[in-house]
Amino acid sequence: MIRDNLITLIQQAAKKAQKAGDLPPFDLPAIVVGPPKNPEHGDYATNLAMQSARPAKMAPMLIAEQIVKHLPAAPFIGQVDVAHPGFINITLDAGWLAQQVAVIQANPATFGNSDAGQGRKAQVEFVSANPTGPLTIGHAWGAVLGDTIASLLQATGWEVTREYYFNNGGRQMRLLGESLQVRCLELLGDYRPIPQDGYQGDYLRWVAAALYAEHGNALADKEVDFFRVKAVDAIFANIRCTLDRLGIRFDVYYNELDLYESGRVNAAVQALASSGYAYQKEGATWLRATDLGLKQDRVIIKSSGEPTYRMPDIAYHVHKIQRGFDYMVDIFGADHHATWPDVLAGVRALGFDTDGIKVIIHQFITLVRDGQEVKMSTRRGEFVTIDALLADITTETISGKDVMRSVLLSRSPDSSMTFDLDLAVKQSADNPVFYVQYGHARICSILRKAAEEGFGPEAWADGDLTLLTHPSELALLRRMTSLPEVIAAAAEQLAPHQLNTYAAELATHFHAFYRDCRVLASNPADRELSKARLRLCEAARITVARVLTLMGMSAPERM
RNA sequence: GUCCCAGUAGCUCAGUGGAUUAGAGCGCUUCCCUGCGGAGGAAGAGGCCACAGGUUCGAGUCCUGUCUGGGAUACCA
Repeated sequence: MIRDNLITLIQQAAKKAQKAGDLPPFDLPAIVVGPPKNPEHGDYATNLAMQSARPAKMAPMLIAEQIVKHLPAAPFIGQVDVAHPGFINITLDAGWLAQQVAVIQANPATFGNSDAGQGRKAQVEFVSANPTGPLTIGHAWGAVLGDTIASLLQATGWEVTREYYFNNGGRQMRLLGESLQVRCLELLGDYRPIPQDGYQGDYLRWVAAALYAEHGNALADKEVDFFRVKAVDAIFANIRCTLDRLGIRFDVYYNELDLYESGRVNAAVQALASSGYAYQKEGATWLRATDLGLKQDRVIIKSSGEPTYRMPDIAYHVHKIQRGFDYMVDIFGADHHATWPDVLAGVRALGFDTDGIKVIIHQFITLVRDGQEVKMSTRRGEFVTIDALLADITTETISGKDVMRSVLLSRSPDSSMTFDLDLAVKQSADNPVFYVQYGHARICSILRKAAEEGFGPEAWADGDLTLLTHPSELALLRRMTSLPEVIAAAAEQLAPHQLNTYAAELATHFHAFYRDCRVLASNPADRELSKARLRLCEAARITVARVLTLMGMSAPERM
């Protein structure tokens, strides 16, 4: 990547300057290279000279000049300037930029990828909703975040497993079974109340209706467990269907029950006990989390003898490590933020390194309808499902999936977001995603029109890229060539929303190019320029498609 | 009480310690179709970057405190 190359070159330059005696000896600070806010100042800038002023006891401007003097030549470096109070500004070489079109064309499916992962195994765990009801808008953010983070990791050289962790046993599931039983018996004319803390949502009526159609009166004799299994099956089928609509496919569905049946939970309990990190108090077993840097100890085995949720979670994460994942990303909602330090502490207590485990906490979505906040509860059956919202924002020309992903990828997970349902429906057609998709469709249209005029890809394949010198062409090229860095940064920071910002900027630069540079020339004398610009269009199309695909959105050829 | 996240344009939100000028979308005002898709483009109005200190040559960005909002503080998962 250009940025990394620059850092290396600048470092070399500074060291050479020191060796030559042009700079005094001192320890170089970490070199930061980034795009300046003002594009007139070049493509990359570093403040190294200012940072070095104190240790070098030298004026920043002079330091900068010495570094520049020793900066090795590189094909991508066009111009190097020193600016007050000591910035080193680097502008990419225009000829080199134009040649990048060929690089992009040669790698239509992989342009932008890099290899920080080097084939190591990564796992992203997300959604992980227990099958007690349909996926709601509350789950949507984690779903889109997790899926896009997984895509980013794949694009940066990780071998990625998308994993959904769930629990289909325990008290909640028993209540779910009982609630379904009540709904089934209703159909047989036997009316009973939904149990205390049971599930009141209408979706169980639909499951009941299907069961009745299949089993009829025989339902009266079935045990609760039968209903539990049927409810889980039906709800999971629904969840998978919803995920499919969002374009999400998991590689592994991991059942918490397996942790018990395989003895992993027990093994972890035993190991904690013998490690001295567990102790007995008030009839329960506690994790000595205070010895692991946390504020308070936590119960891991209740006085009833049952483990708390922490125990299987600890065993699960241990198993993740044992399965050979080098990098594990957990996506949680803000309501879980207090639990994962305990779990990681437990994993560390068992002697495992948790450095490879990263946790992304996303804030909550506040739903607003008719100006009122909508409070959701799966148990009470009060929620807005992803399916319902998708249906509302989907029209003939508009994919609800793209709108939803765009909305959820336009914000940092650290920000809580307000989602106005009425506005979402009304404004779905104004969503910025269409701006990007429109750009893609527009490029396709140009390429199509060129082909119709007998000017297909084979006719412009040898277009002379050195003809691409217009400022709008170069501005577009700059944005295109930064895709690898954008992907690398978004992956490294686990911040997929950066892709969304980039996509809009890229589209803006294409639209500007379209405005300023006529691609299809009516004048035969401009035929060579047309060929070069068609190659640029194709490369731009590839770049736009790459970023849309990474975000899980479609790149339509027509709209 | 303690802990986590946030507070930036009318609304929803970006913003990587740097450059006399803080951005986008929506909404609002005014323009631009004799040429490749106007789902586009150009211009404009609209900002004590919550507040107060601090660090720094330099702070929307880092630190401390205050205020406001959301979340968490279980032998629920």
